[in-house]
Amino acid sequence: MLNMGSTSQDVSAPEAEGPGPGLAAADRTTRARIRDAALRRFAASGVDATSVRAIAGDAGVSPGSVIHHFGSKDALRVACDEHVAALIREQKRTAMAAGAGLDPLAAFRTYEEGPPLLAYLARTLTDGSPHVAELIDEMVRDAVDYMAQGEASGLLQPSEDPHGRAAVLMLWSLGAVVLHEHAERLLGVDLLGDPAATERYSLPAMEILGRGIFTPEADEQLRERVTEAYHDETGGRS
Amino acid sequence: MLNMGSTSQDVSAPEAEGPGPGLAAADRTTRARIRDAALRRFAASGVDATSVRAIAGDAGVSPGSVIHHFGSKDALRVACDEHVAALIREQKRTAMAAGAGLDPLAAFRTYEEGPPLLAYLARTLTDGSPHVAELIDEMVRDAVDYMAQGEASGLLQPSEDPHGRAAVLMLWSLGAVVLHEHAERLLGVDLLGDPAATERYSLPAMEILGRGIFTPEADEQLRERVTEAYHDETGGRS
DNA sequence: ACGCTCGTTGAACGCTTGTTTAAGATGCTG
DNA sequence: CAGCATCTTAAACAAGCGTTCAACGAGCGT
Repeated sequence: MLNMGSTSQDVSAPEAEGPGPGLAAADRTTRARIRDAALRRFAASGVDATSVRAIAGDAGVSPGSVIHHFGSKDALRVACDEHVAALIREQKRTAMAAGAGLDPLAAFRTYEEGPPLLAYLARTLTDGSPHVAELIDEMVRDAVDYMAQGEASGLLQPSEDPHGRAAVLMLWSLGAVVLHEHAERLLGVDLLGDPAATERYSLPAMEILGRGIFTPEADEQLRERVTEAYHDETGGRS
Repeated sequence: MLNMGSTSQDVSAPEAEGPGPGLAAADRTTRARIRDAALRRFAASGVDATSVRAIAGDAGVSPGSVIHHFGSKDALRVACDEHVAALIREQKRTAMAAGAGLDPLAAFRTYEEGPPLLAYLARTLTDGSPHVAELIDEMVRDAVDYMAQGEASGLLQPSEDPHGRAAVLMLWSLGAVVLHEHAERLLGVDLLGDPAATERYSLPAMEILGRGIFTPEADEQLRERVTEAYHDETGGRS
């Protein structure tokens, strides 16, 4: 393991700026190798079930070296969170510059510069990382803006609650990714993998998002009943 | 701790058949108390992060007693899976007998005989329990049947892929529950709690499921483009 | 060549984990 | 009462955990 630069311990990130993606091969900085190994292990088995020794083994270093570079396992986890968040933000920026997608789902389809990224997100969405939460909030804000544009251009219907609609769609999309194991069993689709091979998921999803599932008459009845139930304070169903 | 029955170690379950719910208070069989304590701990902190000693402490017994009753921590986890699955099946049966709901979401709204049940489900949906997987499959099958009835009665639109539609709706509903933490932050709604106080989630959801999000013209264009892209084998977008 | 810093390591520490074990309590049965 | 089965516990066990530490080697400015 040679020292391949002037300073290889730099907390700020001058490393993920090359043309290639941030999750390359086996060389790179020791620190980056450890982080990438941790990313994959965390994504595959969860943070608690992953030992520092396993990460060190994958990265080809000693357990002490992992601690030396990140201070603690928890700090390593935070570094992974920040790195994934930064990578996704970058990806989102380039995807946005390349041209708009079709729906909020399309935004996620571009998140596959490698399965580990989505897999890590699917894991950490459920164990409460502040950085991931901030990232989700940001994505919802962007979705609101983006859907307002779609509404203005006649692509999307207007909504009584634009923020609520964007948030629910985001929850559904992310939720499906988190439950990718069940999606694979139920639909035979790998939501973490190739976005071109997800039609068994995206076709039903687009059918629902296209016309809804209720008949227009049932929708109207439902809407009346719900609004009156929520506005009537004396008693919904007890 | 007195012995409060003839036999208090019975693997088959003659305990969850009373009129009251299965998650009662502090007395009951020692075995049941341990299982319920484990259920709450597992739901709150995850299985890996929960120690046998913590469960024993909550149940008011020694760690050895936990192992004596269940054999191992993993077997205790399986027992929790089976118990939750049985409880949800029972709840589903009674809800189905009481009268049909409005949509697949409504089926979940009835799953709150106490937050721990849904919380446990939200946890274990992501760490691959075979029993939970079987339960989900079963719920999707029921949803297909139920939605076929809705379709026949003019409530729901027909679908090109009834199983796919039901599965996607199930993934979305369960996914939102799994991401309840983000739902709370984004929408101010507790999806694990009182089903009467979830309008900030269910109103946007019903708006989407009612009319969809795309305008009819955009939907038609989208449908054409997608089907031709998937049917054209020479090359989707490269 | 010196001193200095830094990356790296293997060994060890303290702690928690799940589980085992031997012993004691309790109630039922003969 | 004796015998038995069951429940329960405190104590101990081995294993694995995250982390610390002292030592070593390499690069580098002076």
